[in-house]
Amino acid sequence: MNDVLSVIETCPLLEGLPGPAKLTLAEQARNRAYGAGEIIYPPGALQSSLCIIAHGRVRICASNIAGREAILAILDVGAWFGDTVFSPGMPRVFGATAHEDCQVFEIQGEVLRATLRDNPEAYPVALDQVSRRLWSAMSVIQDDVLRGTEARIGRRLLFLAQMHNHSGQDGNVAVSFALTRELLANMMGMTRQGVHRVLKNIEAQGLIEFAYGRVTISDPERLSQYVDRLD
Amino acid sequence: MNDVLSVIETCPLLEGLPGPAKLTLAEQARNRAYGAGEIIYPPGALQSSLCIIAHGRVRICASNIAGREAILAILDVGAWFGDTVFSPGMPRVFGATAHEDCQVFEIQGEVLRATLRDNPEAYPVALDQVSRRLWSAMSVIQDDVLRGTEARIGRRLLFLAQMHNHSGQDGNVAVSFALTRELLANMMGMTRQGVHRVLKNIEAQGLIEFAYGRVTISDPERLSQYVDRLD
DNA sequence: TACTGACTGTCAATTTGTTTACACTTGGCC
DNA sequence: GGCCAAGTGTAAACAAATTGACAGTCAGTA
Repeated sequence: MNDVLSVIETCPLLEGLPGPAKLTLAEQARNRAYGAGEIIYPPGALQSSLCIIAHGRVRICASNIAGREAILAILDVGAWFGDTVFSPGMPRVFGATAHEDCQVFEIQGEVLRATLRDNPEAYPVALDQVSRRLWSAMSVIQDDVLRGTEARIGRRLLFLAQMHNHSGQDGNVAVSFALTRELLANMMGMTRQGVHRVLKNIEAQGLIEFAYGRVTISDPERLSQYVDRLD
Repeated sequence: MNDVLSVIETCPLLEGLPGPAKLTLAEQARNRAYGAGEIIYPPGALQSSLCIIAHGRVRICASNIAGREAILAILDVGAWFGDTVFSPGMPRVFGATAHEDCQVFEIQGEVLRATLRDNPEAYPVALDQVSRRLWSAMSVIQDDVLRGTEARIGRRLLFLAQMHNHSGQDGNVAVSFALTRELLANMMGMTRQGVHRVLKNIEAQGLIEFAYGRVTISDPERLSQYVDRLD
C-alpha cells in the first residue's frame, strides 16, 4: 500500500476510473511526507486538491478560539480527504493534520476534474462516495442534536468498532481497539472527565470494558440495543 | 415555478443536463401533493428518489424517542431533497414533511441515474452540488461541537438571513424574516426557553430585534463580527 | 367583537456537563 | 531498573441549559 499507483488503484473514490487514467493520475500526483502533528492544511484553506493516505493516519479537525479541538475523524491508509475538490472555490471546513508520521499523495483539483471529464464512467462511483460522506455527516448531526451523551458515545463506539472490524464478522463477537478517552472526548465535543463518567456508566451495564488507551465492546449487538433504547 | 418542466429546468442540481434530457425527466416525474404536516417520507426510508419542490415548503427533520424534533432545514420552492439517490440502498437519515401545503415532483432513482449516465456532461454540476451539501453539513457539525449556544444561534440567524436575501445586497442592510422561536429551537436542538434567553442577550447588544414570529437582524455585518469573537 | 389556537415571556427547581485541582497509572525509552 | 511524558480516576464547586408551570400576547376567524 505504499507506491502511488497501488494507493490510487484501491481508493474507493476513484474506483470507477479505467486503469490508464489511474496511471496518468499517479504520474501527476504529488508525494508529500508529514511528521506527526504537522498541519497538512488548516481549516479555511482555499486550495482545491484531493489527498489520499499512503502511510500513517490523518486527523480531520478544527479548533475554536478557546483552543478546544474538535476531531471529525481519524483516517487510515487508503482513505481520501479534501472532498471540496468537487466544489472549487469553497474553503475547507475542517483542517487536516498528520496524526502520526505519514505520507500523502496529493492530486490537484484541476487534474482530477479533467480526468473525470475524460472518463465519465467514473462519475457514478465518485458521486456515490461523496453522497455517502454526506450521509455520514447527516447521521452525526442527527446524533448531536437529538441524543444525550450516553447514546452519542455508544453509537460512536459502535461506529469505530465497525471501522476497525474490516474482517466482516459482526454481532456478538467482542471488538477491541485503541482509543484514549482524551481522543474520544475531542471527537464528541466533550471533556475527558465527562466521557469518563459516561463510559463508567456503560461499563456498569456490562456492555464495555476499558483499559489504558483501549476500549473493548464486549457484545456489540447488545450495546446497539441498549443505545437504541436511549433518546 | 409550477409546472414540471420549469421546476426541473431551474433546479441547480440538474443544471448541467441538456434541454431534451430535462424534458424526458419531466415526463417521467411523478407529481405529488401533500397537506401541511403530511409525511413525505420518514427517517430511515429505503426508497431512492429525488424530490424537487414545486410549491410550498418542506421540512427536513427527525425525532427521538422522547418526541423531540430536530429540524435540519426548511426548503423552499426550487430546492431538491433526497440526496441519497446517489447512494442507492442507503436509508434516508432525516425524513421529509410538508411544512405547509405543497407540491413535489418525484423522480425515481433509476430514472435519474440513467439520465445522468446518458448525459455525463451533467455530472460535474451534480457532484458540485452534493459536495456543497456536504460542506454545509460539515459546517453545522463544526458549529455544534465547537461553539456555544450564542455563537451557534448567531451564525444560524446569519445563514437564514442569507437564504432570505436572494436580492444579493449584503453587509449593513437590515434583514427581516419570519421565524418563530419554537422553530429556531428545534433547528438548534434547544428548548424554546433557552433560545429566548440567548436571543435576548444578542438583542441587548443591539444586534437584532424580534417580534411575534419574526426576527430582524439590524446590522448583519456587525452581528457577524460579534459572533466571530465568541467561541 | 369575542373566540381560539399558536406562539411567547418568565422564573424557580433540577439536571447535566464543565472547570479546577491533584494524585495516580501506564508503557516506552535511556 | 528507573525516568518521564502521556494518559487516567476522582471529586467538589461551578456554569449552563432543560424542565415544568403559568400567565400573557398575537393574528386569524366566526
